Amino acid sequence: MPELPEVETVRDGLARHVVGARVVDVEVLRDYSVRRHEGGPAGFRDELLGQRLGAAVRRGKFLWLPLEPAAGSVDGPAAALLAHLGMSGQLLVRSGVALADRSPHLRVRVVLEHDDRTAYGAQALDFVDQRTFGHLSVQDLVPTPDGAPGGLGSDLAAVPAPVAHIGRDLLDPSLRRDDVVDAIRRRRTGVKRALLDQTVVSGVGNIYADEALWRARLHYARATDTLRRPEAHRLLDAAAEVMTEALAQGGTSFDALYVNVNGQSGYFSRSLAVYGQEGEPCPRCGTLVRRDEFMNRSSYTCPRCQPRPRNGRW
DNA sequence: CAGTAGACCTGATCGC
DNA sequence: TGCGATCAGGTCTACT
Repeated sequence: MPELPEVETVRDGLARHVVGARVVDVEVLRDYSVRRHEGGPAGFRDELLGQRLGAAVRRGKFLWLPLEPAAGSVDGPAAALLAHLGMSGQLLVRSGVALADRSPHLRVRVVLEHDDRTAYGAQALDFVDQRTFGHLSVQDLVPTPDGAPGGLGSDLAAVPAPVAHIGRDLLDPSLRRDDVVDAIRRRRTGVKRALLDQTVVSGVGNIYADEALWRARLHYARATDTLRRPEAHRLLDAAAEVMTEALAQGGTSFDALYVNVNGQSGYFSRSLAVYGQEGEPCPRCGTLVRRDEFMNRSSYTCPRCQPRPRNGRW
């Protein structure tokens, strides 16, 4: 569910509210939500207890908090608390009376304490996830191949191991757009598939893929190996632009399922041109937006601005 | 190797 | 009211 702008909104909230805090308790209410942690729920808890959260970092839709071991503890390799929100995950920061709020879909609660207890008091980082496609785990950090920072929010040239295969995203200053253009044009598939492939470029999901394609006037089934360089650049520019605009509005949410760390929804859904707009007029030409089944999900296009390519193989 | 369908979950909504 | 089918913003794995 959450794509880059939504995850970045959450990262920013974590950077403001929980960075610097120390883990004093961990409650795993649903084992499946920590399935990616090697040592299971008990190991997950053990590895977090006493650790300090050092930063809030994001690459694409992956989010992590590097751990600073407590003074005097025996430290292994550098590690981080890794989160992926999947389709319905939320990270909510609760403190004071709100600590009593327990969502029915609360899967993991990480209880935190700040050094300056007079200012913060007890605090919890709640992982709430209806569909449970999201997950939390503690992961070793591995070096990035290019030596550049692993993601937005840190200058560490390292990423959690499960993020090593994820490409940089369009808000990453170290991303080289020319390389992404080449990678897209080298593939033999439809352009939307390439845009959604997180190893090519990360952070783009179904909403922003459709919005970017509409802005770039490209059909989702356009074969990548027929794309001209300027067309591919136009697409990446459009994707970066639409995600930046969405971020400025706190992200896209259709309901209370996607919220920031304070439980508030973003407003970008009002600005969507085609996604979810079947039967509504295209904001550019007035032609009615159509919905197609594609990759077992939906794709929305303006049939006039984005005509299906005649030689499209999909 | 690259590309693609299916699996993994829960809940809301719609038509009968 | 109940039941089944369908839909939802993602990613990993196991095929071809």
